[in-house]
Amino acid sequence: MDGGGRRSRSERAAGSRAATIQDVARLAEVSTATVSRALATPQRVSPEARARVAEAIAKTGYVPNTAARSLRSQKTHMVLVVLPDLANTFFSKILRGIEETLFEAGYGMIISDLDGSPEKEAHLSAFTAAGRVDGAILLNGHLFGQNRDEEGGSAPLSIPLVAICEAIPDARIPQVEIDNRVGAAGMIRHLASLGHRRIGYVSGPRGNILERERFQGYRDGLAAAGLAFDPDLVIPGDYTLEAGVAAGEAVVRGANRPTALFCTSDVMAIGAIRTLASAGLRVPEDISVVGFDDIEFAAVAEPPLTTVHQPRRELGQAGATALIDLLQGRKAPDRIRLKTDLVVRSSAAAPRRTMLKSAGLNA
Amino acid sequence: MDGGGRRSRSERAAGSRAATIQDVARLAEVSTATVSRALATPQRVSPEARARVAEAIAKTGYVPNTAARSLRSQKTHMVLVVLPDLANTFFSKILRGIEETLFEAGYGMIISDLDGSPEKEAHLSAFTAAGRVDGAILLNGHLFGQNRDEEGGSAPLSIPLVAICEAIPDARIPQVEIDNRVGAAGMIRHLASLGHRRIGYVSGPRGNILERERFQGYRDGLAAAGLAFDPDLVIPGDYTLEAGVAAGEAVVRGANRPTALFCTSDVMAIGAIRTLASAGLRVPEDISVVGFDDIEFAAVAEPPLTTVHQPRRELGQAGATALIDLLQGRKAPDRIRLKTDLVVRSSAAAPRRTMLKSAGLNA
DNA sequence: CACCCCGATGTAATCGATTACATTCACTTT
DNA sequence: AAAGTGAATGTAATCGATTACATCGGGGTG
Repeated sequence: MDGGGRRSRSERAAGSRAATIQDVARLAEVSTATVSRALATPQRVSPEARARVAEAIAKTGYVPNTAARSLRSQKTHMVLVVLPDLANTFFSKILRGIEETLFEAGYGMIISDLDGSPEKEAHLSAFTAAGRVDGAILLNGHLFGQNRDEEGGSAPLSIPLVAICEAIPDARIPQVEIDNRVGAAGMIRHLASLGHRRIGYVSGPRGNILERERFQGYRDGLAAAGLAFDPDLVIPGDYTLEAGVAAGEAVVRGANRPTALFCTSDVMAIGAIRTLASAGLRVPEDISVVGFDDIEFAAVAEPPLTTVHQPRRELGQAGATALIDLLQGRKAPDRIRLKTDLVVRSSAAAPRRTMLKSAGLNA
Repeated sequence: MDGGGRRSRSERAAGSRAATIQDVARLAEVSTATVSRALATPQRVSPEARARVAEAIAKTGYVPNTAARSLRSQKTHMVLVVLPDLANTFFSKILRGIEETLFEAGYGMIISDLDGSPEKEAHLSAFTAAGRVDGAILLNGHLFGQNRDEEGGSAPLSIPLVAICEAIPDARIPQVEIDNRVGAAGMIRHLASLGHRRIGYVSGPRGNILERERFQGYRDGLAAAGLAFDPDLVIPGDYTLEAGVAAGEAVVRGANRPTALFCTSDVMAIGAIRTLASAGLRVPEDISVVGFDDIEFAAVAEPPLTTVHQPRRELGQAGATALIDLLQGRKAPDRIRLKTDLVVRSSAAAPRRTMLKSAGLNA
């Protein structure tokens, strides 16, 4: 429609269109090749020419045009980040880590919120095919454009990929995640060291990979503390507040109450605490409740939540670093597991004697 | 370094490099011009040619190369979003609204977290100058690259801009914000209608534009309810949890206690409630506390917070829509003010008789 | 019938950079 | 002195699309 001769930039700027490499070359009285080399490989240009080019660039305010550069070099210096929900703090912290790292390495970040729409996934495949990005970081737990593969046509995503957070089982790409199992085990050991012998477990959704790992960690922790696993202490959940509320009710109603409750998400812990509180059970005096994630609000909850911290920023940084390695032809590690941190606040304390006794009696 | 003949895409894909418009033209036995027209202006191409092109595109999996397209058309179909803190939920909700709207209109979103670094701002100016984006949305409350203007050189940012959230006073660009004043006034009227006569105000940082508007709204609301403004009821704050805690302490210590406390951020309200609770004051039975923002956690706090909801997603949508209008040559409104919503939960209730009486006695 | 118009299509210039290849020239080597 | 070397630079092809302009042919008008 409105082609090269009429660009929005020049319409707005004071009449002078943006300087091109030609302008610089003319002003410096060298060829465009020399200008280009002065920028890319200064050591291959004589000091005098370099100086003249530098001056001309300063005078014209020249900035290389990205479209032209990437058309020629087949590199966009852009990375696509695909995530399921941009509004979720969990992801936005990771994003921040990604953005930092990419920016430092000279890459820009394009974000797409998948929003559960398969239609959008299709668009994304086209996006990558159009050469808009050099690589992608996936936070959504699965690949996309996968289906085309079977039709024998083009590969699903032929650019370098890295997955963060939720492992993608069969994908042969670098994966960055936290060590859920060790994190959960550490929390159980902490509770055991406080003196708890009956530790309840509020689970995540059945089949979820995070849930599986955290549950393993729970059992590891019990074993390490010499405690027997008791299936009655497992309460099903799904990481939501409502599940936490329900878990709290289950604890209040149930006989043979645990002295500590390990909720596998902070949000469930907060829901559980609320229910317990309205049933007259004080946390941590009457029962300890701990979470997982260390969301923003964990520190501010009442009582401040003892939880397992996920290094989200570092997760993003590690993922971005791995991708950059890939993009620059280096080798990236297959799998990076970041350590979690136990954050001790005040929602867990030693069980009271009476609690121990009653637990002992009921056992 | 590694030029046109050797592209990362083709290295990874099964040997066949990505199809170009030439490939499609050859296969469809038409010229590249016809292919281009078949895509851009189908009505200008005969039905037979159109069909052949469509078939060839399907067969080759052709997707137009973005770099080539934007080099020629001087349009990137990319929008830059600049914000102060990506990890802040407040912004990420807005981002989501922006992303949705941009995506639907065929634009991609590049995000930059300014992170308070002026150095990064300089990079951003170069970014826009390099023609990487067609326009930008600013969430950071000020322009950037501004300084260069005075040196008589190139204009600061010569691309279409829109500001969201915090108004940028002197900038002559479309601004999208919420109506802080009306929102605050509505909350005061709500409290007054519950029967409160002594309504405390916990402020934002001095000089902040949001603070100024909310304070005006507070006074409007008092006036509308026929209540006199009492400077003693104003407690300085800065939107942080600590400020809320401090405000709670001030209320506990102070004589002539208000029956309701309007905190100009939810975070402050949560801090205040915590302090009040540990001093033995129940919310809302002994004192009502309300907030502003309707952050994620407001609904889940104990008690659930009565607050002023900011339509963050809509804010993003409106901003993106305005920018798209600008980019497509339409006119965008100078200033959009979105209405807030009063969200009544349970942290505010009618004052008890004794509270009223004591207030009356002390006055 | 001559002429014009218009729709469909093709040819080739163009966008702005990168880079393979060619050229120049000073300097070393035999 | 002739030939060879290598650093510095220039020329021009190239990336892949868009689009101004040229061309062609069929149908309508005077």
